[in-house]
Amino acid sequence: MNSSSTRSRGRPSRIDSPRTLRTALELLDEAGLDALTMRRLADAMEVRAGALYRYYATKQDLLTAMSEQMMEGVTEKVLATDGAPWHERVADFARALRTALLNHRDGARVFAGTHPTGGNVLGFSEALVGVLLDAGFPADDAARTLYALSNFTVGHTLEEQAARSGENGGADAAGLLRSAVTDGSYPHLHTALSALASTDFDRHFEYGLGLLIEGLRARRPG
Amino acid sequence: MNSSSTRSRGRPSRIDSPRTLRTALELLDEAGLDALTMRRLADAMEVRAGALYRYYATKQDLLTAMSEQMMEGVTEKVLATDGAPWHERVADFARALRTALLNHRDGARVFAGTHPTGGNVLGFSEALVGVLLDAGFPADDAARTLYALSNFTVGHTLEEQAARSGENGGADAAGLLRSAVTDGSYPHLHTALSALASTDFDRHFEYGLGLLIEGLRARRPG
DNA sequence: ACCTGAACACCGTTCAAGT
DNA sequence: ACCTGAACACCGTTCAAGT
Repeated sequence: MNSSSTRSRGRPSRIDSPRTLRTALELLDEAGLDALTMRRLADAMEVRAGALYRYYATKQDLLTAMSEQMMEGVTEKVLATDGAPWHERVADFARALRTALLNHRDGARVFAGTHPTGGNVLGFSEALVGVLLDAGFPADDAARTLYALSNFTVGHTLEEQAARSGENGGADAAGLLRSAVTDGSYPHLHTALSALASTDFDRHFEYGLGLLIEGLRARRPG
Repeated sequence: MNSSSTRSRGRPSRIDSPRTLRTALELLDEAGLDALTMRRLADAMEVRAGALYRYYATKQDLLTAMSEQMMEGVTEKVLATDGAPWHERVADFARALRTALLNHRDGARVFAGTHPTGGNVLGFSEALVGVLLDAGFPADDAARTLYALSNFTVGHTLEEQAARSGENGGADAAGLLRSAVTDGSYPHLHTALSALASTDFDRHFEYGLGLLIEGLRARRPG
């Protein structure tokens, strides 16, 4: 049962799936998703690109494993917030998902491009659905609430990370919006410009999350 | 002012930006985003790939124009639904955005990967913010509502189109979920399985949209 | 003015051959 | 058993040269 029994004797492999996964996440943080190629990852591990395919059959499999890894420990962290009312706990699941995605450069893009079905992601869903069932929601509503919260959070964080990575230089999204709006063609957008161009993504996220939570409170049976 | 004055005399160009855009959207629908390469697009237009760069400086510019084009007519369509209460009109904006993205294969992926700032997208935002301002919401709330609705809708449709494109064959997301959940490790997910594995995306979308709208009604001043 | 031909600097993936 | 070397079939983008 010791760890050395998992590999037969012979030349020790220079790469294995945990180290590949770790190095891939490091390269993601340093260089971003577009620069995360099998060749560059192989370079970082001092190996040829073909060798990576012994541990991950495709790049997509590696990205899926990265998504799963990004969610490690997330459920435990949010379950530690015990005793709070159900709606605060539900909100904390969404906040914890966002934080996990923000923890890695292009984290939301990696996550949105995969369909992880490992223990970290399923455990997260299990715990959130559990809180909703305990709060008295029907099973169908609990399932759909999981999807609504996840889709909002991933969609928001996708936008947030795209805005953050493009904000170096002058022609960021807020700047483009400003110049497009100040010519008078969009009076309503002009009125709302300060919030539209705001990069306080915490507030944007909390506003949308607040709407979903209030909707849940209004819909809860009993 | 006639249309021929926009080009000086000489050999008529075989390609131009409207035809490039139209052909790109056709190729997207036929083959999907991964198969939409500058070379394949050039083949479809019977031209070499390099020639495309006279009309779109980068592939990203072309994808942005495609996003903008996907939103053509959307605002007009939803504004035709006049007289309805503000919350129904707001919901219709989200529904119209989803429909526009669903109208093209991988539409949500194209849209999520760009930041269009043309008249179709800005006009959509302008009209939605206008309805919210008319309903009495403060400008900041109107802006953040636009973002919450857009991010939810794009996030949802990203998932929906990923599920629909992967559902041919056996190992779709619902099947993977079923097999992962039926071993007893996830009792809550087991309870909610029928809705979790459902591919009735209209209902999933309407549920999440309903939460956001109910949240808005609860928050509206006055 | 508009497009071709050809190149540059890459990709993901496969697989016989080496050690 | 594990990795290399080399190839296959591609990418986005640039640009001198042709017409």
